[in-house]
Amino acid sequence: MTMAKRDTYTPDSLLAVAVAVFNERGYDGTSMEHLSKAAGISKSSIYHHVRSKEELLRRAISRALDGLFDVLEEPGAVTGRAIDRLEYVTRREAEVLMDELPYVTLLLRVRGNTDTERWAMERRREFDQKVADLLERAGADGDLRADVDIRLATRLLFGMINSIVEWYRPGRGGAASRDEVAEAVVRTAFAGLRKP
Amino acid sequence: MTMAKRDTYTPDSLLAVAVAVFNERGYDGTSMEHLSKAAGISKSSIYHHVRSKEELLRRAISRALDGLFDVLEEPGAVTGRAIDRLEYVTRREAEVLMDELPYVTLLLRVRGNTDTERWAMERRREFDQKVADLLERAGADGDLRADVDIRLATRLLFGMINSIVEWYRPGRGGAASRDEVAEAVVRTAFAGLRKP
DNA sequence: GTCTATACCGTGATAGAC
DNA sequence: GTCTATCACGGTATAGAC
Repeated sequence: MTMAKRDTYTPDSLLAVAVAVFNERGYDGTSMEHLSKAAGISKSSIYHHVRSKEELLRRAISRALDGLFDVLEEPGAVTGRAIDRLEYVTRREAEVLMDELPYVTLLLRVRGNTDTERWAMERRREFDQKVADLLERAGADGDLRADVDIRLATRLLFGMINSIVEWYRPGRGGAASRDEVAEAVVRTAFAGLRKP
Repeated sequence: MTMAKRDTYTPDSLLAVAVAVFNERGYDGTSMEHLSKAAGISKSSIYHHVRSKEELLRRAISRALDGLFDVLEEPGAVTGRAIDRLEYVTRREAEVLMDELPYVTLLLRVRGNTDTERWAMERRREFDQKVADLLERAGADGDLRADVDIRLATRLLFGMINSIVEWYRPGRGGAASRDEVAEAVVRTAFAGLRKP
């Protein structure tokens, strides 16, 4: 904390600082005073860049959601067998999560106390449903193991992907790289899903 | 909210109400006013049962940790091949998580803002380490797939188990039961871990 | 673009009557 | 065991000078 990030702030560079603090202390556990200390400017100066604390949350969450939804439009996600599209989406979602780590982390921790948070949860549900549909089709194609429960499998798959935010830290020497993590997720998940 | 849970409270019955609210709004997002409404008694009456808001958190977290650690002492966790002990622990942890759902949920969401929260995180790390050791031994025994990275696998395994708190709701008709969920977790995880 | 000063309200917690 | 009344503090946000 109390890092001097000199030069004047843009809304985006201030957002980056804010999101880091939100993730460390939790959104509700972060006061404007905390943000002011971390950004190296006064509380009231923050209000020159954003209208409210909640606006910071909204901007961060939007960025995360955009990244996740964009994957569903990529060629690998819209053509081919459902099971292959599912594997593509799984890998890409893991990658986006790591590329936009702080923003997605914040999104995943939202609880629903404000309108912004409820909107975020609603969009997340939409997203999850689209992936669940893919899994459903893979099942209809006969490409899933017989003993797989679709709803349960969807949840465990997301559980594995989303848990990455709890421990992945970019560029940490000795630990797994972005691509290794994505590969491990895909391999582990599809060992339990794909018909041998 | 605003449920009348008449009869006088014991510390434990009050805790149950508080934990439910903490999980819905987040600990920092919950005020004593929220708790008072949910419990149907005044703010000051709550202080007759507990010394502080943080004490409620500590009690809840302790209960969760006790449940999780106790599994590691059970016969199935201390005798046999490491890979089998790991499978036993995985299933039992999933079960304990579902049996003590609200308490474990709260534990998993702690961020580290207070002494209580940092203590909880420390104990969680201890716990994770013990399971990681089991995975390590299973690897040394040659019971894991060759392409499994131990550290990564540990994290994905916990990610899957812990994600249960995000969606499992006991006794919800039509959805998977406690035992079905535990079985699915074990099956899915070990398909990616155990040497075929 | 940043500051100091401040308005105003909700917070966790206590005092003391019943 | 529960209540009303109250405290001291920190919360978000604004006003207006530089």
